[in-house]
Amino acid sequence: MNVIAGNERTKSRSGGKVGNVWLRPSKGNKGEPPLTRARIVKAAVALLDDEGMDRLTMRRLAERLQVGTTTLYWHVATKDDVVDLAVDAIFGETQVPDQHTESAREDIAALVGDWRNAMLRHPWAATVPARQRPLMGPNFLAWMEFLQTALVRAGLTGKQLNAATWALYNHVMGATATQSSLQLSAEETRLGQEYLENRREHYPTVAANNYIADHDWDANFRLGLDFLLDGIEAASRR
Amino acid sequence: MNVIAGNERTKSRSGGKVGNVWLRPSKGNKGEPPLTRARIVKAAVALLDDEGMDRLTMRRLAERLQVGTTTLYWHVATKDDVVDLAVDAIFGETQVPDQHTESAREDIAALVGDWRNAMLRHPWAATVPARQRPLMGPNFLAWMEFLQTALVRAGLTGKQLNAATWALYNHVMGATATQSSLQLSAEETRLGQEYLENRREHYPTVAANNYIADHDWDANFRLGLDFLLDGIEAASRR
DNA sequence: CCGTCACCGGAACAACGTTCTAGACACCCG
DNA sequence: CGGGTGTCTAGAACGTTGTTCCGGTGACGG
Repeated sequence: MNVIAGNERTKSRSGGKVGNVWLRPSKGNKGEPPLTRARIVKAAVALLDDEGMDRLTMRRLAERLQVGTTTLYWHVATKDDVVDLAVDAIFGETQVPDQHTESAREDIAALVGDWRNAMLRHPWAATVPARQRPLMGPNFLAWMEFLQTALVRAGLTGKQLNAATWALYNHVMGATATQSSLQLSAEETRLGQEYLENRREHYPTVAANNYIADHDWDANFRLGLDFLLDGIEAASRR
Repeated sequence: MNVIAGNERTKSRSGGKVGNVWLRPSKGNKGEPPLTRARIVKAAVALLDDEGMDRLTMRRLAERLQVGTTTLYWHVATKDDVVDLAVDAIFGETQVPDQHTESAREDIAALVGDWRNAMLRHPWAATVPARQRPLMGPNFLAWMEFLQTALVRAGLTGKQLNAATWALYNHVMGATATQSSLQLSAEETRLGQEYLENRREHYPTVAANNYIADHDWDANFRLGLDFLLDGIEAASRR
Protein backbone atom coordinates (compact mmCIF):
# COMPACT_ATOMS: atom_id res chain seq x y z
CA MET A 1 0.00 0.00 0.00
CA ASN A 2 1.52 3.28 -0.96
CA VAL A 3 0.17 6.78 -0.81
CA ILE A 4 -2.09 6.65 -3.82
CA ALA A 5 -3.71 3.42 -2.80
CA GLY A 6 -7.20 3.34 -1.39
CA ASN A 7 -8.63 5.55 -4.09
CA GLU A 8 -9.65 3.23 -6.85
CA ARG A 9 -10.90 5.70 -9.38
CA THR A 10 -7.94 7.98 -10.09
CA LYS A 11 -8.05 7.37 -13.79
CA SER A 12 -8.72 10.90 -15.05
CA ARG A 13 -7.40 12.80 -12.06
CA SER A 14 -4.88 15.56 -12.84
CA GLY A 15 -5.68 15.29 -16.50
CA GLY A 16 -4.36 12.68 -18.83
CA LYS A 17 -0.82 11.90 -19.67
CA VAL A 18 1.31 14.99 -19.02
CA GLY A 19 1.51 15.55 -15.28
CA ASN A 20 4.58 16.54 -13.37
CA VAL A 21 8.00 15.29 -14.27
CA TRP A 22 9.06 14.90 -10.68
CA LEU A 23 6.11 12.75 -9.93
CA ARG A 24 6.72 10.65 -12.97
CA PRO A 25 9.49 8.12 -12.43
CA SER A 26 12.19 8.15 -14.99
CA LYS A 27 12.26 4.60 -16.22
CA GLY A 28 8.68 3.99 -17.15
CA ASN A 29 7.82 1.92 -14.14
CA LYS A 30 5.30 3.13 -11.62
CA GLY A 31 7.71 4.00 -8.84
CA GLU A 32 7.47 0.43 -7.69
CA PRO A 33 10.58 -1.69 -7.89
CA PRO A 34 10.42 -3.96 -10.91
CA LEU A 35 8.41 -7.09 -10.49
CA THR A 36 10.55 -10.08 -9.64
CA ARG A 37 10.02 -13.58 -8.50
CA ALA A 38 11.24 -12.59 -5.06
CA ARG A 39 8.68 -9.79 -4.76
CA ILE A 40 5.91 -12.13 -5.87
CA VAL A 41 6.86 -14.72 -3.29
CA LYS A 42 7.09 -12.11 -0.55
CA ALA A 43 3.66 -10.80 -1.38
CA ALA A 44 2.27 -14.31 -1.57
CA VAL A 45 3.56 -15.14 1.89
CA ALA A 46 2.06 -11.93 3.26
CA LEU A 47 -1.25 -12.65 1.60
CA LEU A 48 -1.29 -16.22 2.88
CA ASP A 49 -0.47 -15.05 6.39
CA ASP A 50 -3.23 -12.45 6.28
CA GLU A 51 -6.03 -14.40 4.67
CA GLY A 52 -5.13 -18.07 4.43
CA MET A 53 -4.70 -20.56 1.63
CA ASP A 54 -8.12 -20.43 0.03
CA ARG A 55 -7.93 -16.66 -0.32
CA LEU A 56 -4.71 -16.81 -2.30
CA THR A 57 -5.71 -15.89 -5.79
CA MET A 58 -3.68 -14.78 -8.73
CA ARG A 59 -5.91 -11.73 -9.05
CA ARG A 60 -5.63 -10.81 -5.39
CA LEU A 61 -1.91 -11.38 -5.47
CA ALA A 62 -1.56 -9.12 -8.49
CA GLU A 63 -3.69 -6.46 -6.84
CA ARG A 64 -1.45 -6.52 -3.79
CA LEU A 65 1.53 -5.98 -6.06
CA GLN A 66 -0.21 -3.20 -8.00
CA VAL A 67 0.24 -5.20 -11.15
CA GLY A 68 -1.91 -6.72 -13.84
CA THR A 69 -3.01 -10.24 -13.14
CA THR A 70 -1.56 -11.80 -16.21
CA THR A 71 1.77 -10.14 -15.64
CA LEU A 72 2.46 -12.67 -12.92
CA TYR A 73 2.55 -15.39 -15.54
CA TRP A 74 5.63 -13.94 -17.07
CA HIS A 75 7.58 -14.62 -13.87
CA VAL A 76 5.85 -17.79 -12.81
CA ALA A 77 4.32 -20.66 -14.76
CA THR A 78 1.38 -21.57 -12.56
CA LYS A 79 -0.20 -20.81 -9.22
CA ASP A 80 1.30 -24.01 -7.86
CA ASP A 81 4.71 -22.53 -8.51
CA VAL A 82 3.82 -19.60 -6.32
CA VAL A 83 2.78 -21.88 -3.48
CA ASP A 84 5.87 -24.06 -3.84
CA LEU A 85 8.07 -21.00 -3.65
CA ALA A 86 6.17 -19.61 -0.70
CA VAL A 87 6.52 -22.86 1.21
CA ASP A 88 10.23 -23.04 0.56
CA ALA A 89 10.50 -19.47 1.79
CA ILE A 90 9.10 -20.61 5.13
CA PHE A 91 11.79 -23.25 5.40
CA GLY A 92 14.20 -20.41 4.89
CA GLU A 93 12.91 -18.71 8.01
CA THR A 94 14.36 -21.29 10.34
CA GLN A 95 17.98 -20.44 10.81
CA VAL A 96 19.95 -23.57 10.17
CA PRO A 97 23.00 -23.44 12.45
CA ASP A 98 26.24 -24.09 10.61
CA GLN A 99 27.72 -26.19 13.35
CA HIS A 100 26.50 -28.71 15.86
CA THR A 101 26.64 -28.79 19.63
CA GLU A 102 27.94 -31.75 21.57
CA SER A 103 24.48 -33.25 21.99
CA ALA A 104 22.99 -34.55 18.79
CA ARG A 105 19.65 -35.03 20.49
CA GLU A 106 19.51 -31.39 21.51
CA ASP A 107 20.50 -30.32 18.03
CA ILE A 108 17.61 -32.27 16.63
CA ALA A 109 15.12 -31.06 19.20
CA ALA A 110 16.14 -27.45 18.63
CA LEU A 111 16.00 -27.70 14.86
CA VAL A 112 12.64 -29.39 14.89
CA GLY A 113 11.29 -26.96 17.47
CA ASP A 114 12.39 -23.97 15.42
CA TRP A 115 10.77 -25.43 12.42
CA ARG A 116 7.52 -25.95 14.28
CA ASN A 117 7.56 -22.32 15.33
CA ALA A 118 7.99 -21.23 11.74
CA MET A 119 5.09 -23.45 10.73
CA LEU A 120 2.89 -22.02 13.44
CA ARG A 121 3.66 -18.54 12.19
CA HIS A 122 2.44 -19.65 8.76
CA PRO A 123 -0.12 -22.38 9.32
CA TRP A 124 -1.00 -22.60 5.63
CA ALA A 125 2.47 -24.08 5.03
CA ALA A 126 1.52 -27.20 6.97
CA THR A 127 -0.95 -28.09 4.24
CA VAL A 128 1.99 -28.98 2.04
CA PRO A 129 2.15 -32.71 2.58
CA ALA A 130 -1.36 -32.82 1.18
CA ARG A 131 -0.30 -31.32 -2.11
CA GLN A 132 1.04 -34.02 -4.36
CA ARG A 133 4.32 -32.32 -5.20
CA PRO A 134 7.70 -33.30 -3.84
CA LEU A 135 9.64 -30.65 -1.94
CA MET A 136 12.92 -29.77 -3.58
CA GLY A 137 13.50 -26.09 -2.83
CA PRO A 138 16.94 -24.97 -1.69
CA ASN A 139 15.76 -23.97 1.78
CA PHE A 140 14.03 -27.28 2.27
CA LEU A 141 17.12 -29.15 1.19
CA ALA A 142 19.36 -27.14 3.50
CA TRP A 143 17.05 -27.92 6.38
CA MET A 144 16.97 -31.58 5.46
CA GLU A 145 20.74 -31.64 5.23
CA PHE A 146 21.20 -30.36 8.75
CA LEU A 147 18.60 -32.71 10.16
CA GLN A 148 20.16 -35.73 8.51
CA THR A 149 23.71 -34.87 9.52
CA ALA A 150 22.48 -34.52 13.10
CA LEU A 151 20.83 -37.91 12.83
CA VAL A 152 24.02 -39.40 11.43
CA ARG A 153 25.93 -37.92 14.35
CA ALA A 154 23.38 -39.58 16.61
CA GLY A 155 24.47 -42.90 15.16
CA LEU A 156 21.80 -43.65 12.58
CA THR A 157 22.49 -45.10 9.17
CA GLY A 158 20.70 -46.63 6.25
CA LYS A 159 17.04 -47.40 6.57
CA GLN A 160 16.89 -46.20 10.13
CA LEU A 161 18.22 -42.83 9.06
CA ASN A 162 15.58 -42.42 6.40
CA ALA A 163 12.82 -43.62 8.68
CA ALA A 164 13.85 -41.19 11.42
CA THR A 165 14.01 -38.32 8.97
CA TRP A 166 10.50 -38.85 7.72
CA ALA A 167 9.13 -39.59 11.16
CA LEU A 168 10.37 -36.25 12.45
CA TYR A 169 9.18 -34.46 9.35
CA ASN A 170 5.74 -35.98 9.68
CA HIS A 171 5.58 -35.15 13.33
CA VAL A 172 6.15 -31.45 12.76
CA MET A 173 3.86 -31.22 9.76
CA GLY A 174 1.14 -33.29 11.33
CA ALA A 175 1.25 -31.57 14.67
CA THR A 176 1.02 -28.16 13.05
CA ALA A 177 -1.79 -29.15 10.71
CA THR A 178 -3.74 -30.80 13.50
CA GLN A 179 -3.30 -27.85 15.79
CA SER A 180 -4.52 -25.30 13.29
CA SER A 181 -7.38 -27.49 12.15
CA LEU A 182 -8.62 -27.73 15.73
CA GLN A 183 -8.32 -24.01 16.39
CA LEU A 184 -12.06 -23.75 16.89
CA SER A 185 -14.12 -20.84 18.04
CA ALA A 186 -15.66 -20.96 21.52
CA GLU A 187 -19.01 -21.77 19.99
CA GLU A 188 -17.63 -24.57 17.84
CA THR A 189 -15.78 -26.02 20.81
CA ARG A 190 -18.98 -26.01 22.84
CA LEU A 191 -20.93 -27.71 20.08
CA GLY A 192 -18.20 -30.29 19.59
CA GLN A 193 -18.06 -31.12 23.27
CA GLU A 194 -21.82 -31.41 23.42
CA TYR A 195 -21.78 -33.71 20.41
CA LEU A 196 -19.17 -35.90 22.04
CA GLU A 197 -21.00 -35.88 25.36
CA ASN A 198 -24.18 -37.12 23.72
CA ARG A 199 -22.28 -40.10 22.35
CA ARG A 200 -20.34 -40.83 25.51
CA GLU A 201 -21.74 -44.35 25.68
CA HIS A 202 -20.26 -45.21 22.31
CA TYR A 203 -16.92 -43.51 22.78
CA PRO A 204 -16.27 -43.43 26.53
CA THR A 205 -12.51 -43.10 26.39
CA VAL A 206 -12.49 -40.45 23.70
CA ALA A 207 -15.18 -38.51 25.54
CA ALA A 208 -13.34 -38.81 28.85
CA ASN A 209 -10.22 -36.98 27.78
CA ASN A 210 -11.79 -35.25 24.88
CA TYR A 211 -9.54 -34.11 22.12
CA ILE A 212 -11.71 -31.20 21.15
CA ALA A 213 -11.20 -29.23 24.32
CA ASP A 214 -7.61 -30.23 24.92
CA HIS A 215 -5.56 -27.41 23.54
CA ASP A 216 -2.20 -28.03 25.13
CA TRP A 217 -0.50 -28.26 21.79
CA ASP A 218 2.94 -27.48 23.12
CA ALA A 219 2.77 -30.48 25.43
CA ASN A 220 1.38 -32.70 22.69
CA PHE A 221 4.21 -31.73 20.41
CA ARG A 222 6.99 -31.98 22.97
CA LEU A 223 5.86 -35.28 24.44
CA GLY A 224 5.34 -36.77 21.00
CA LEU A 225 8.80 -35.60 20.02
CA ASP A 226 10.19 -37.21 23.17
CA PHE A 227 8.61 -40.51 22.22
CA LEU A 228 10.27 -40.33 18.84
CA LEU A 229 13.67 -39.24 20.11
CA ASP A 230 13.64 -41.90 22.83
CA GLY A 231 12.90 -44.53 20.25
CA ILE A 232 15.52 -43.18 17.90
CA GLU A 233 18.13 -43.06 20.65
CA ALA A 234 17.37 -46.63 21.66
CA ALA A 235 17.64 -47.79 18.06
CA SER A 236 20.97 -46.05 17.56
CA ARG A 237 22.39 -47.94 20.53
CA ARG A 238 21.40 -51.29 19.19
CA MET B 1 -21.79 -47.62 -15.18
CA ASN B 2 -24.90 -49.34 -16.46
CA VAL B 3 -25.77 -50.67 -19.85
CA ILE B 4 -26.67 -47.43 -21.54
CA ALA B 5 -23.56 -45.63 -20.42
CA GLY B 6 -20.73 -44.99 -22.81
CA ASN B 7 -22.92 -43.66 -25.59
CA GLU B 8 -23.26 -39.98 -24.98
CA ARG B 9 -25.57 -39.06 -27.81
CA THR B 10 -28.68 -41.19 -27.36
CA LYS B 11 -30.98 -38.22 -27.21
CA SER B 12 -33.26 -38.92 -30.16
CA ARG B 13 -32.71 -42.65 -30.40
CA SER B 14 -35.87 -44.77 -30.41
CA GLY B 15 -37.95 -41.67 -30.88
CA GLY B 16 -39.03 -39.26 -28.23
CA LYS B 17 -41.14 -39.89 -25.19
CA VAL B 18 -43.28 -43.00 -25.75
CA GLY B 19 -41.02 -46.04 -25.79
CA ASN B 20 -41.83 -49.34 -24.19
CA VAL B 21 -43.76 -49.67 -20.96
CA TRP B 22 -41.60 -52.49 -19.73
CA LEU B 23 -38.50 -50.44 -20.19
CA ARG B 24 -40.06 -47.47 -18.45
CA PRO B 25 -39.94 -47.85 -14.66
CA SER B 26 -43.22 -47.49 -12.88
CA LYS B 27 -42.56 -44.86 -10.29
CA GLY B 28 -41.16 -42.01 -12.33
CA ASN B 29 -37.57 -42.59 -11.35
CA LYS B 30 -35.06 -43.68 -13.94
CA GLY B 31 -34.69 -47.24 -12.76
CA GLU B 32 -31.93 -46.07 -10.49
CA PRO B 33 -32.40 -46.47 -6.76
CA PRO B 34 -33.40 -43.17 -5.17
CA LEU B 35 -30.58 -40.78 -4.49
CA THR B 36 -29.38 -40.95 -0.92
CA ARG B 37 -26.51 -39.59 1.06
CA ALA B 38 -25.03 -43.08 1.15
CA ARG B 39 -25.10 -43.39 -2.64
CA ILE B 40 -23.52 -39.97 -3.01
CA VAL B 41 -20.70 -40.86 -0.64
CA LYS B 42 -20.10 -44.17 -2.36
CA ALA B 43 -19.87 -42.48 -5.73
CA ALA B 44 -17.62 -39.79 -4.32
CA VAL B 45 -15.20 -42.37 -2.95
CA ALA B 46 -15.16 -44.16 -6.29
CA LEU B 47 -14.57 -40.91 -8.13
CA LEU B 48 -11.78 -39.92 -5.76
CA ASP B 49 -10.14 -43.31 -6.11
CA ASP B 50 -10.32 -43.13 -9.88
CA GLU B 51 -9.29 -39.57 -10.52
CA GLY B 52 -8.02 -37.94 -7.33
CA MET B 53 -9.00 -35.00 -5.21
CA ASP B 54 -8.76 -32.20 -7.71
CA ARG B 55 -10.98 -34.03 -10.16
CA LEU B 56 -13.80 -34.33 -7.65
CA THR B 57 -16.43 -31.93 -8.87
CA MET B 58 -20.06 -31.59 -8.04
CA ARG B 59 -20.83 -31.78 -11.73
CA ARG B 60 -18.74 -34.87 -12.33
CA LEU B 61 -20.13 -36.49 -9.23
CA ALA B 62 -23.68 -35.83 -10.41
CA GLU B 63 -22.87 -37.18 -13.85
CA ARG B 64 -21.56 -40.38 -12.31
CA LEU B 65 -24.83 -40.73 -10.43
CA GLN B 66 -26.90 -39.97 -13.53
CA VAL B 67 -28.42 -37.05 -11.71
CA GLY B 68 -28.71 -33.29 -12.12
CA THR B 69 -25.90 -31.37 -10.51
CA THR B 70 -28.04 -29.26 -8.26
CA THR B 71 -29.92 -32.27 -7.00
CA LEU B 72 -26.92 -33.12 -4.87
CA TYR B 73 -27.51 -29.99 -2.86
CA TRP B 74 -30.75 -31.33 -1.51
CA HIS B 75 -28.89 -34.16 0.22
CA VAL B 76 -25.73 -32.31 1.09
CA ALA B 77 -25.05 -28.71 2.02
CA THR B 78 -21.67 -28.15 0.40
CA LYS B 79 -18.89 -29.96 -1.37
CA ASP B 80 -16.91 -29.99 1.85
CA ASP B 81 -19.65 -32.11 3.33
CA VAL B 82 -19.13 -34.67 0.60
CA VAL B 83 -15.42 -34.83 1.30
CA ASP B 84 -15.94 -35.07 5.05
CA LEU B 85 -18.32 -37.95 4.55
CA ALA B 86 -16.00 -39.66 2.10
CA VAL B 87 -13.10 -39.43 4.51
CA ASP B 88 -15.14 -40.86 7.35
CA ALA B 89 -16.16 -43.68 5.05
CA ILE B 90 -12.49 -44.60 4.70
CA PHE B 91 -12.12 -44.81 8.46
CA GLY B 92 -15.05 -47.20 8.30
CA GLU B 93 -13.05 -49.53 6.09
CA THR B 94 -10.64 -50.51 8.84
CA GLN B 95 -12.31 -53.12 10.88
CA VAL B 96 -12.06 -52.10 14.49
CA PRO B 97 -11.81 -55.28 16.56
CA ASP B 98 -14.27 -55.37 19.41
CA GLN B 99 -11.83 -56.87 21.86
CA HIS B 100 -8.16 -56.59 22.61
CA THR B 101 -5.42 -59.19 22.62
CA GLU B 102 -3.04 -59.66 25.52
CA SER B 103 -0.44 -57.35 24.00
CA ALA B 104 -1.46 -53.72 23.88
CA ARG B 105 1.51 -52.91 21.70
CA GLU B 106 0.46 -55.44 19.10
CA ASP B 107 -3.10 -54.14 19.20
CA ILE B 108 -1.83 -50.68 18.47
CA ALA B 109 0.54 -51.77 15.74
CA ALA B 110 -2.20 -53.81 14.05
CA LEU B 111 -4.77 -51.04 14.23
CA VAL B 112 -2.39 -48.43 12.92
CA GLY B 113 -1.15 -50.77 10.20
CA ASP B 114 -4.68 -51.50 9.04
CA TRP B 115 -5.40 -47.86 8.95
CA ARG B 116 -2.34 -47.17 6.85
CA ASN B 117 -3.45 -49.81 4.37
CA ALA B 118 -6.83 -48.17 4.07
CA MET B 119 -5.16 -44.81 3.48
CA LEU B 120 -2.91 -46.25 0.82
CA ARG B 121 -5.96 -47.61 -0.94
CA HIS B 122 -7.39 -44.06 -0.94
CA PRO B 123 -4.42 -41.69 -0.96
CA TRP B 124 -6.61 -38.61 -1.29
CA ALA B 125 -7.85 -39.24 2.25
CA ALA B 126 -4.41 -38.45 3.60
CA THR B 127 -4.86 -34.86 2.53
CA VAL B 128 -7.35 -34.42 5.34
CA PRO B 129 -5.11 -32.95 8.00
CA ALA B 130 -4.53 -30.10 5.61
CA ARG B 131 -8.17 -29.21 5.42
CA GLN B 132 -9.06 -26.96 8.28
CA ARG B 133 -11.97 -29.00 9.57
CA PRO B 134 -11.97 -31.19 12.65
CA LEU B 135 -12.78 -34.86 12.18
CA MET B 136 -15.90 -35.91 14.05
CA GLY B 137 -17.50 -38.65 11.94
CA PRO B 138 -18.77 -41.81 13.63
CA ASN B 139 -16.20 -44.05 11.98
CA PHE B 140 -13.37 -41.76 12.93
CA LEU B 141 -14.56 -41.63 16.53
CA ALA B 142 -14.89 -45.42 16.72
CA TRP B 143 -11.36 -45.76 15.44
CA MET B 144 -10.11 -43.17 17.91
CA GLU B 145 -11.90 -44.95 20.71
CA PHE B 146 -10.17 -48.23 20.06
CA LEU B 147 -6.78 -46.59 19.72
CA GLN B 148 -7.14 -44.70 22.96
CA THR B 149 -8.40 -47.66 24.94
CA ALA B 150 -5.42 -49.63 23.68
CA LEU B 151 -3.13 -46.83 24.80
CA VAL B 152 -4.81 -46.74 28.18
CA ARG B 153 -4.28 -50.47 28.47
CA ALA B 154 -0.63 -49.83 27.68
CA GLY B 155 -0.47 -47.67 30.75
CA LEU B 156 -0.80 -44.14 29.41
CA THR B 157 -2.88 -41.43 31.02
CA GLY B 158 -3.47 -37.71 30.81
CA LYS B 159 -1.20 -35.65 28.63
CA GLN B 160 0.87 -38.62 27.59
CA LEU B 161 -2.23 -40.34 26.34
CA ASN B 162 -3.22 -37.39 24.21
CA ALA B 163 0.28 -36.88 22.92
CA ALA B 164 0.59 -40.53 21.94
CA THR B 165 -2.76 -40.45 20.19
CA TRP B 166 -1.84 -37.52 18.02
CA ALA B 167 1.68 -38.77 17.41
CA LEU B 168 0.35 -42.04 16.00
CA TYR B 169 -2.33 -40.24 14.01
CA ASN B 170 0.22 -37.88 12.51
CA HIS B 171 2.56 -40.74 11.71
CA VAL B 172 -0.03 -42.57 9.64
CA MET B 173 -1.35 -39.49 7.90
CA GLY B 174 2.08 -38.03 7.27
CA ALA B 175 3.61 -41.27 6.06
CA THR B 176 0.77 -41.84 3.62
CA ALA B 177 0.81 -38.28 2.32
CA THR B 178 4.57 -38.32 1.92
CA GLN B 179 4.53 -41.64 0.15
CA SER B 180 1.92 -40.64 -2.38
CA SER B 181 3.49 -37.24 -2.96
CA LEU B 182 6.77 -38.93 -3.83
CA GLN B 183 5.20 -41.48 -6.15
CA LEU B 184 7.07 -40.04 -9.10
CA SER B 185 7.31 -41.28 -12.62
CA ALA B 186 10.58 -42.78 -13.79
CA GLU B 187 11.37 -39.59 -15.66
CA GLU B 188 10.64 -37.37 -12.67
CA THR B 189 12.75 -39.60 -10.44
CA ARG B 190 15.64 -39.34 -12.86
CA LEU B 191 15.36 -35.57 -13.05
CA GLY B 192 15.12 -35.30 -9.28
CA GLN B 193 18.19 -37.45 -8.74
CA GLU B 194 20.11 -35.47 -11.31
CA TYR B 195 19.07 -32.23 -9.62
CA LEU B 196 20.25 -33.54 -6.27
CA GLU B 197 23.48 -34.86 -7.74
CA ASN B 198 24.31 -31.46 -9.18
CA ARG B 199 24.01 -29.95 -5.72
CA ARG B 200 25.86 -32.70 -3.91
CA GLU B 201 28.42 -30.27 -2.55
CA HIS B 202 25.72 -28.28 -0.78
CA TYR B 203 23.72 -31.22 0.53
CA PRO B 204 26.14 -34.12 0.80
CA THR B 205 24.20 -36.14 3.36
CA VAL B 206 20.87 -35.72 1.65
CA ALA B 207 22.41 -36.60 -1.68
CA ALA B 208 24.16 -39.64 -0.24
CA ASN B 209 21.05 -41.48 0.86
CA ASN B 210 18.73 -39.60 -1.38
CA TYR B 211 15.13 -39.47 -0.42
CA ILE B 212 13.89 -39.23 -3.96
CA ALA B 213 14.97 -42.69 -5.03
CA ASP B 214 14.36 -44.41 -1.71
CA HIS B 215 10.98 -46.00 -2.07
CA ASP B 216 10.98 -48.49 0.76
CA TRP B 217 7.89 -46.95 2.30
CA ASP B 218 6.94 -50.03 4.24
CA ALA B 219 10.26 -49.94 6.08
CA ASN B 220 10.01 -46.21 6.65
CA PHE B 221 6.59 -46.61 8.14
CA ARG B 222 7.37 -49.65 10.28
CA LEU B 223 10.65 -48.35 11.64
CA GLY B 224 9.13 -44.97 12.40
CA LEU B 225 6.27 -46.69 14.16
CA ASP B 226 8.79 -48.71 16.16
CA PHE B 227 10.50 -45.51 17.28
CA LEU B 228 7.19 -44.18 18.48
CA LEU B 229 6.07 -47.36 20.19
CA ASP B 230 9.44 -47.79 21.89
CA GLY B 231 9.23 -44.28 23.23
CA ILE B 232 5.64 -44.76 24.32
CA GLU B 233 6.46 -48.02 26.03
CA ALA B 234 9.37 -46.46 27.86
CA ALA B 235 7.20 -43.54 28.98
CA SER B 236 4.47 -45.85 30.25
CA ARG B 237 6.99 -47.61 32.46
CA ARG B 238 8.16 -44.40 34.07
C1' DC C 1 15.83 4.22 -37.67
C1' DC C 2 14.44 -0.27 -37.14
C1' DG C 3 13.93 -4.41 -35.24
C1' DT C 4 14.37 -7.42 -31.18
C1' DC C 5 13.75 -8.46 -26.62
C1' DA C 6 12.01 -8.12 -21.92
C1' DC C 7 8.11 -7.17 -19.75
C1' DC C 8 3.27 -5.68 -19.10
C1' DG C 9 -1.84 -6.28 -19.09
C1' DG C 10 -6.94 -6.25 -21.10
C1' DA C 11 -10.20 -9.50 -22.87
C1' DA C 12 -11.80 -13.85 -23.02
C1' DC C 13 -12.51 -18.96 -22.05
C1' DA C 14 -13.72 -23.00 -19.73
C1' DA C 15 -14.66 -24.77 -15.39
C1' DC C 16 -15.96 -24.36 -10.72
C1' DG C 17 -19.31 -24.03 -6.21
C1' DT C 18 -23.50 -22.47 -5.24
C1' DT C 19 -28.25 -20.14 -5.35
C1' DC C 20 -32.75 -19.23 -7.41
C1' DT C 21 -36.58 -20.91 -9.04
C1' DA C 22 -39.76 -23.90 -10.89
C1' DG C 23 -41.41 -28.30 -11.78
C1' DA C 24 -42.86 -33.43 -10.81
C1' DC C 25 -44.57 -36.78 -7.95
C1' DA C 26 -46.57 -38.98 -3.49
C1' DC C 27 -49.43 -38.62 0.23
C1' DC C 28 -52.81 -36.70 3.62
C1' DC C 29 -56.92 -34.27 5.17
C1' DG C 30 -61.23 -32.63 3.78
C1' DC D 1 -62.24 -37.24 -5.22
C1' DG D 2 -59.53 -32.91 -5.04
C1' DG D 3 -56.50 -29.58 -3.53
C1' DG D 4 -52.66 -28.56 -0.66
C1' DT D 5 -48.27 -29.87 1.48
C1' DG D 6 -43.85 -31.87 1.61
C1' DT D 7 -40.17 -34.36 -0.67
C1' DC D 8 -37.22 -34.58 -4.24
C1' DT D 9 -35.37 -33.18 -8.93
C1' DA D 10 -33.08 -30.03 -12.00
C1' DG D 11 -32.30 -25.99 -15.65
C1' DA D 12 -30.49 -21.41 -15.78
C1' DA D 13 -27.62 -18.24 -14.06
C1' DC D 14 -24.14 -15.64 -11.03
C1' DG D 15 -19.77 -14.68 -9.45
C1' DT D 16 -15.11 -16.35 -9.14
C1' DT D 17 -11.25 -19.07 -10.34
C1' DG D 18 -6.65 -20.46 -13.24
C1' DT D 19 -4.92 -19.71 -17.49
C1' DT D 20 -4.22 -18.40 -22.54
C1' DC D 21 -4.24 -15.16 -26.49
C1' DC D 22 -2.78 -11.38 -28.22
C1' DG D 23 -1.55 -6.84 -28.52
C1' DG D 24 0.96 -3.48 -26.48
C1' DT D 25 5.26 -0.36 -24.47
C1' DG D 26 9.85 1.13 -23.80
C1' DA D 27 15.01 0.24 -23.85
C1' DC D 28 18.77 -1.12 -26.41
C1' DG D 29 21.94 -2.83 -30.17
C1' DG D 30 23.06 -2.56 -34.91
